[in-house]
Amino acid sequence: MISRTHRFHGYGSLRFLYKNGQAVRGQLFSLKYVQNPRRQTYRVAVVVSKKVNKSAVVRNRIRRRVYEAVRSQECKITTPYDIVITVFHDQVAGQSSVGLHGAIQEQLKQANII
RNA sequence: UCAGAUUAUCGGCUGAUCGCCCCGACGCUUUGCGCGUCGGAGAGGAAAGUCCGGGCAGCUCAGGGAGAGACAGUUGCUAACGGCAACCGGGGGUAACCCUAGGGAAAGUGCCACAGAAACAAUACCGCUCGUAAGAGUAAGGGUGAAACGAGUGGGGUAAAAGCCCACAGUUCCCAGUGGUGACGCUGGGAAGAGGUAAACCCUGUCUGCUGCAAGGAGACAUAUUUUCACUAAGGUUCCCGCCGAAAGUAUGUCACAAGAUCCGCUCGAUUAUGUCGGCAACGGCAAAACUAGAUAGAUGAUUAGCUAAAACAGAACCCGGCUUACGGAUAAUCUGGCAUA
RNA sequence: GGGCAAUUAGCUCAUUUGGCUAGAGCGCCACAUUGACGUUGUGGAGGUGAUAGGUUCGAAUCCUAUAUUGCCCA
Repeated sequence: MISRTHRFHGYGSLRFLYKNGQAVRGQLFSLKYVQNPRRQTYRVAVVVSKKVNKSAVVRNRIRRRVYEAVRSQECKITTPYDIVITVFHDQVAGQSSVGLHGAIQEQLKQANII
C-alpha cells in the first residue's frame, strides 16, 4: 500500500486529470498522467472496476500489487505528477511479480515520469 | 475392519527484508497533529446474500380505527424474532437418526380442464329387477378420471338391491375415567356417514406507525416585530379521526464558537473467554478477569526460504441476535449396522 | 450502504384469475416461382419457460431459496 501523502483526496483533481491527462496504454492496464506544479510530491491512484472481477478479494489484490509496483519505483520519480492506473483485466492478480514490475516500469518510462 | 449417523473445534504456520492504517509516550518543529524514534494493536466462519428481528437516530404526541402485510401443533428460551431447545402428531430408514408452511373445508364464495351419465348439484350410459310396452325401483358390477354421495369383509335380507339390519375391523366427533403444565396418549361408552383445494378469496388468533448512519448533529433559548399562506388548509411516503396554525426574515439580550473535500455519530457492548450453580436442553444467575479494527478513493500487502502441497469459500464500512447460501481439507467425541477373530 | 423490478425460440415480445401438444413478428432451412438473385407463396426445424426444491391430480403461472441483469436514493 502507498502512504497517505501520495493518495488522492476528493474528486476535483481526479476530474481535472481525466479531462487534461495524457494516456499510455498497455496490455493489462492503462496509465494516465499530468504534471502538477502546485505540489511537491507525486500522487497515484489505481482504479479497478467491478467488471474486471466480481470478487472484492481479487480486486483488492490487484490494487495492492499495482501500488506495490509503483512504490518500488518511488525514488526515481523526481517531478510531481498526478497518475491514474486503470486496470481492465484480472490477469494482474495471477501475474508473476517480475513481469508486473517490468510492465509498470516500462509504461512509466514511456510517460517520461522516470 | 467396512459402510454410515450426529455434534464440536480449526480455517495455514514460522523466519528474513521493504511498506500501510490507528493509538500511546518522547524529541524536533517552519505550529500544518508536520517529521523522526520506541512500544501496542490491526478482517470472517461465513465479514457474503440482505431474508427476518432488535438497538440507535429523525419524522409533532409516537395516540385510536380501517386497510395492507407477516406468522400458525404444544411448552419454554430470548431485548426481539418468521430464530433456537425439548416434546406431541404425521412420513422415511434394518438401525443410529432424518424430514415436516402441522389452525379452520358443517361461516360463506370461487375452482375442479379433458374424459365421463354425473365433479358436489342433481342424476343414471351399459347394467340388474318388475312389466307386453310406457314406465317404475336400484346403485352390487362395468366403463371415465387425479378424485365418483367415498364404511371394508362376512352373513342376513330382497322381485333385484343398498349400513336397510347384524358381527368383526377401521375413520371422525363428543362424553367419562386415567397419565401429562400442555399438544396429546391409553381405557370404556355414545353418535355420525357431509369429496378435494385455504403456498384460491376468506375466517380465527398473534404481531407490525414510516424512514434509515448517504439516519442525524456542528449553535441554543427568550423577547419584540414584519411579510406570506391558512384557519373546510398545511404539517407523517395508504386513508380517516384525534392533536396542533405553518413558513420565512429582522432586531435585541445571555451563554457557546477549531469551520462544510472538515469534525462528531464511531465503537465498552443484550461484549469476549474462564470457573461455579440451576435447568433434559435452548438458556439464565453469580464470581473474578480482559479490552479485541475503526478506515473515508477507503488500512492486513510485496518479495523470498522452509513445513506437507507457492491449499477452499472469501474482505469490516453504525452495531448486535438469527436464518440462508459458498467452502480444499484436518482433528476429536458419541452412536448404529454388517463381516471376521477371541 | 439502503430500496425495487425483470429473466419465455438466435433477436424483440405475447400467453388475465393453474388445464391437454406454450404462440406472433423478424431471422434460419427446404421446395415452388426466376436464365440467376431478390420479392412472393407453401412447408419445416428450433423451447428442460434462468436454476433447484415444494404445494397441487396437474405449475411458465402459486410459495421458498439461489444465480444473472437492470433501475432508484449522494
